[in-house]
Amino acid sequence: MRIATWNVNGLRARLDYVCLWLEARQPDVVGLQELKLETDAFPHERFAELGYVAAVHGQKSWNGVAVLSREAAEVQQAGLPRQEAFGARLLDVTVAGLRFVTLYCPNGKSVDHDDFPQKLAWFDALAGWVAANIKPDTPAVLVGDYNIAPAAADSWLGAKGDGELFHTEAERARFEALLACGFVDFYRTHLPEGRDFSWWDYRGGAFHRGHGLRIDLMLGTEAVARRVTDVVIDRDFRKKQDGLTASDHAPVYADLRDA
DNA sequence: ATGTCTACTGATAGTAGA
Repeated sequence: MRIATWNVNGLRARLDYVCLWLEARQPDVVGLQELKLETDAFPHERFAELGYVAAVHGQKSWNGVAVLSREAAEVQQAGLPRQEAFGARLLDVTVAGLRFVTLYCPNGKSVDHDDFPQKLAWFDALAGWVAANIKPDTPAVLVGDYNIAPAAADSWLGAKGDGELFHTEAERARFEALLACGFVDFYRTHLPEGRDFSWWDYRGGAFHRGHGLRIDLMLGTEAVARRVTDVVIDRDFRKKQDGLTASDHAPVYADLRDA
């Protein structure tokens, strides 16, 4: 079984591109982020043609998350409780024998912006919610755009990035707190020395210069982690395809052997 | 260190957000 996460940066603008990727990689369950459309505007028909059904938590203009799957998922929770004002950023479903949570974590804008402490508070709320709702001895994954580079190796800046947005001790402490709820980072566990990134700014030729971050992550409990046979950051799908513009994030997927 | 992309607007170019 192949599970994936992808911040698509606007599903209306990305629909043809997303379909190209689904046909190429044939994932079974996909967490999508940054739909930038309302729940009612989700293009279910187009995904149905490819054999997918979707659970959707959208909103106008910004944010928005969804889960695509082969068999219908059962929604457990849409929206992080008490953090709804920060946008549609969490969708929790059960599907394919997994608790599958897709997350679009706040960006924070800059370390001195009002959004930054709110970002930290959002992560505190997330860790509290995970601890209360997901038992660490069950098969569960938390996938999405975390907007945190967990360690120096996850940034093109390396340790020189320490203290910048995505690289602060405060953000990394929140990430560690999430792991402490009973999760591991599939990519880092599978590739301890890996230096792949998942996001590159559209500006300044960042992709071609290698100026990226690994902020799109798949976390899972041990019950899932021990099934992981491969983890891929699908860098080719950060490039233009058939003249179609890519998201600024690459898709990330993991292959699991049968339970 | 900023050369892009997306979505919105009493829209039809300009702004905000990432």
